[in-house]
Amino acid sequence: MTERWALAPTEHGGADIAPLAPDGRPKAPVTHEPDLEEAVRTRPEATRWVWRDTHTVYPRLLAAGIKIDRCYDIEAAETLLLAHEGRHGEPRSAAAALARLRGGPVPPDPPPRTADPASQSSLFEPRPPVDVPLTDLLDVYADQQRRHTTTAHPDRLRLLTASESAGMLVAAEMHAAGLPWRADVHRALLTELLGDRYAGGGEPRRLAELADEVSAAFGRRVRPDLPADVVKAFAQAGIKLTSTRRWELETVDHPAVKPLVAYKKLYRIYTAHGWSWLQDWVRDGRFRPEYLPGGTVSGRWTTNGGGALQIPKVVRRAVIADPGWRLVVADAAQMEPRVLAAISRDPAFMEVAAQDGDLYQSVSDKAFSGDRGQAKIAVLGAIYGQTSGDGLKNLALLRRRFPRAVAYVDEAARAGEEGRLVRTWLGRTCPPAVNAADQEEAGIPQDDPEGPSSASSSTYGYASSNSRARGRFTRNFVVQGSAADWALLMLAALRRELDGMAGELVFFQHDEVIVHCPQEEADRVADAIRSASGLAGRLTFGQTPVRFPFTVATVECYADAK
DNA sequence: TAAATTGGCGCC
DNA sequence: AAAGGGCGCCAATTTA
Repeated sequence: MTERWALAPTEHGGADIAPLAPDGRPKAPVTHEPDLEEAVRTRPEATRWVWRDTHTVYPRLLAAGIKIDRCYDIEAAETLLLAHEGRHGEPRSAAAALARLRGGPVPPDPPPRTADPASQSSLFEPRPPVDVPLTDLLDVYADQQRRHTTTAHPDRLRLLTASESAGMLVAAEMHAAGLPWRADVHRALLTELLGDRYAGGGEPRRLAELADEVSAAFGRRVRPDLPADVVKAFAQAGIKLTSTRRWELETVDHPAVKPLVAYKKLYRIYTAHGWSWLQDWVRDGRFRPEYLPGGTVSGRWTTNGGGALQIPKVVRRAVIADPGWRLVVADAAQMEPRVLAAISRDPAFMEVAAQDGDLYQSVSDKAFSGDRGQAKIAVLGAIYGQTSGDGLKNLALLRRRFPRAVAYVDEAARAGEEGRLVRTWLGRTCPPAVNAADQEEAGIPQDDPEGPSSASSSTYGYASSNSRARGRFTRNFVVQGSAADWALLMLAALRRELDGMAGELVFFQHDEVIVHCPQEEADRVADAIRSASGLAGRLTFGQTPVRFPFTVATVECYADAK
């Protein structure tokens, strides 16, 4: 028996609440409770809480030791519904939604909150002004339910908004749990890689040494972290570079290349995950990034501060389970091609994706006479919209054996080029094309038919190149976004599977989850992950033979997972 | 002087 | 092997 309740925080720590009838309307008058946490704690029968946004309520509940079963996040749903309606940039706050409903002036959204490492230690966000009374909030809620029903696939969109809400719960819970992080191990690692922090005249010893080696190779002082300086130095040595990107540097035969590449790698660690990062982001043995579900247009999550989704592989040495506990690290294998199989319903590609084994090997057996490397390039090229090289050449082979799969992404690309919207399987919708007038306003150069001034503009023109860029974006959007749909449902399912266990989700990164659990629980957790994967596949894509296998590793240290 | 942009690179 | 999709973050540089 699921019982829905609506809740809005009020001043001085209280809340207005009301039980909801099946039509989403209050079935009893709104009552005021003096203590929000108590109001929730004393109503275990409430299995779904409808509220304005998860972020301002749930961290408080978690701080009070209260977890809830499900919620409906009105502002998260509003964002998805607006995009689905082709109104991507419109204000998405509950106050704005109410104003649109009532025909009043629509308030702009508040600026996004910026990352604040210090907020890790505070128990919850400062209480926001109560801008939409509960009864008005419920009018918005009722309107959102109606807007779901007017779409081509109401059931899918309802699944999406429900799952986005579940994602909001997961995000808050992962922030509260934190990723186990050993500052002592991290510091030792930094010293091992970079040398003493201040030994090189204020910078780490190893960086100073490598900078000296670079300078010695050029015969003059060159600052390796200044691209312009490096390009100039190579030019003086008779080597023309268009950039100092690693892949370009590595094509060059010069004694400065090796120390330069080494410097860049270490410098990156130093600036992005060095001593300052540690100081800012790790407290009491935990790294607590702020996760933003649906932070990208495709539905992938972002994090706010701390660079949690770009933790370099070497730094993962510092992610170590508590004594007696383990990290269950699970990675969805070749998720995006499998998703393409599921959304395109290409019979041959589904057959390939119906097996748990190496998908690229199966593709190559079918279409590339066993050359796995070529098969992988072709598949990724189809998904990313590669325009040249081997990927393009092999696309023809791929198209012959998997015509519907390739046609699916080709159609998405065509839609994008023609300025149409594309949607993920569950209905997350891409932003509209920026029209020429807007681009001009934004300073983006337009096609100049009278005076082609470069190779690309003489062949295609800027406007046409913009449209092809949007085609690549929409081509990728339908796959990456539908993969995010699946991952979101998987996460929601896993959250429920873990209910009642000691283990908790502590990390999520596109196609990978980490659960921190007692050693003896690890096998149950691994089973829960596999079960969540299967359920997510069925719920998201319906009846298909496609499987979404996870590679699961139970480790003490994250770096040992791969 | 602060904000915006650029180049580069980490992750998927 | 080539330079295609999505991000966040840092330092340096340019712009307002």
